[in-house]
Amino acid sequence: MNLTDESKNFHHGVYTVVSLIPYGHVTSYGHIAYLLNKPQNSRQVGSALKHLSIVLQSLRQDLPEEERQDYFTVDTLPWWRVLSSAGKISPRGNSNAEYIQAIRLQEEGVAVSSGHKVDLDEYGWFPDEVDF
DNA sequence: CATGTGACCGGTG
DNA sequence: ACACCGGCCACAT
Repeated sequence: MNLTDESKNFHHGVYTVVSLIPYGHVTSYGHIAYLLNKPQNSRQVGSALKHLSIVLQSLRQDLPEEERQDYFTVDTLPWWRVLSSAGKISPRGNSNAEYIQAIRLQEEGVAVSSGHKVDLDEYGWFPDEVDF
């Protein structure tokens, strides 16, 4: 995990935006990229979530010791509220994470169809901008 | 060092 | 509705 400063910045931005998605709502990889002023980098948003656990550890190490406790963890960051632009849970080969994601969403009142799809008109969160 | 792959997306045909 | 493409970049091989 050798990330440039710019890349660390981007990853941190992704996690910050994810932390802002309200309970019971969802957004898309592409919209997160848009909010970070990098609309072409939706794929990197997916990558940032795929490697969530390891990158969070890396970023945590860069923090002053007294701030480490307050940083995001894989348990507190609502990664399950991020879907594709079509409102579907992205398939992960191997992993059962996509089923966990469906369960987490349903637990907070988000209806997930048998096709692992969510109605974005009902549950979507797509602000034009956010403040950090 | 080079190439392929992928939690993606919007545009084009 | 579907398939392909280019843009982007971390990782694996």
